[in-house]
Amino acid sequence: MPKGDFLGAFEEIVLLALIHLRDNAYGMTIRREIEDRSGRAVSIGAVYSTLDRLESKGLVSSTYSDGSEARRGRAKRYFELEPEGAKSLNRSSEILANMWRGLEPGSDLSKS
Amino acid sequence: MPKGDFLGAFEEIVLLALIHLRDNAYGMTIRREIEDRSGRAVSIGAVYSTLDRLESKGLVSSTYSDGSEARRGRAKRYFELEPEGAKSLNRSSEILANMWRGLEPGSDLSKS
DNA sequence: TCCTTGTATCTACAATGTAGAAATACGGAG
DNA sequence: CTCCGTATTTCTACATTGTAGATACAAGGA
Repeated sequence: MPKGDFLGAFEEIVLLALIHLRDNAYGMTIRREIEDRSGRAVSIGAVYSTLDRLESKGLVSSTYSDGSEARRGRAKRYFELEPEGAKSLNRSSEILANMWRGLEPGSDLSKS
Repeated sequence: MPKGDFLGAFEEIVLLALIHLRDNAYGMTIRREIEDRSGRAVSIGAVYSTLDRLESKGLVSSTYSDGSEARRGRAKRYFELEPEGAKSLNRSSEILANMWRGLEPGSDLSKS
């Protein structure tokens, strides 16, 4: 039995946000996407440190925008989901699906 | 916007295991339930420390078996999901469902 | 008494999550 | 040219969660 893989809850959320944002995923938009979909406040620091960790594990990659883009402020760092990231996401969702099997998400769980 | 709630990935898994096990949930059975459903090795220490944390947050409760039960070894500590735990579970699953909305779990995520 | 089996507790550490302040970079106002 | 505002990333420090395994406890049987 494999041990010690699977994503943290927030890591999974961040990866999913990347997919929705496609090629417009950078710090601030990622933060907003998560806040919009989760209804939960998220600090910018939380987003970046999670992304950094994910990158160091090879699940996402990042590239800086070149100067050709009309912009204010620093160069944006765009993030992209790597194939390994998609795999992790699938593994996690399968595990969770197995744990939920037979239960109805959203219904009364207290005596199922 | 609320901040700082929601369950860790493993916490969620443990809570779900409790529900499946109903009134037979104690350390060893919980461990096995998770291993069976996740296909992943889990240490007994991981299980207990998570349960302890969950109990201190009021999401689960535990009671020791009385001596009337024919048994070997220590008294079992049975765990039960508290209403607060069910709430947390529902919140977490809703957030995740929102993050997945529009994507197909299990399919190719790389360019969705 | 000592061994085996089933169980829980403890300890120490690694990984993840969180917040906010500081730094960087550009454009525009004066 | 300097200063200010805005958009963005980076840094730092700390809190919470995740993990492993050793140790303690309890009962029954050899």
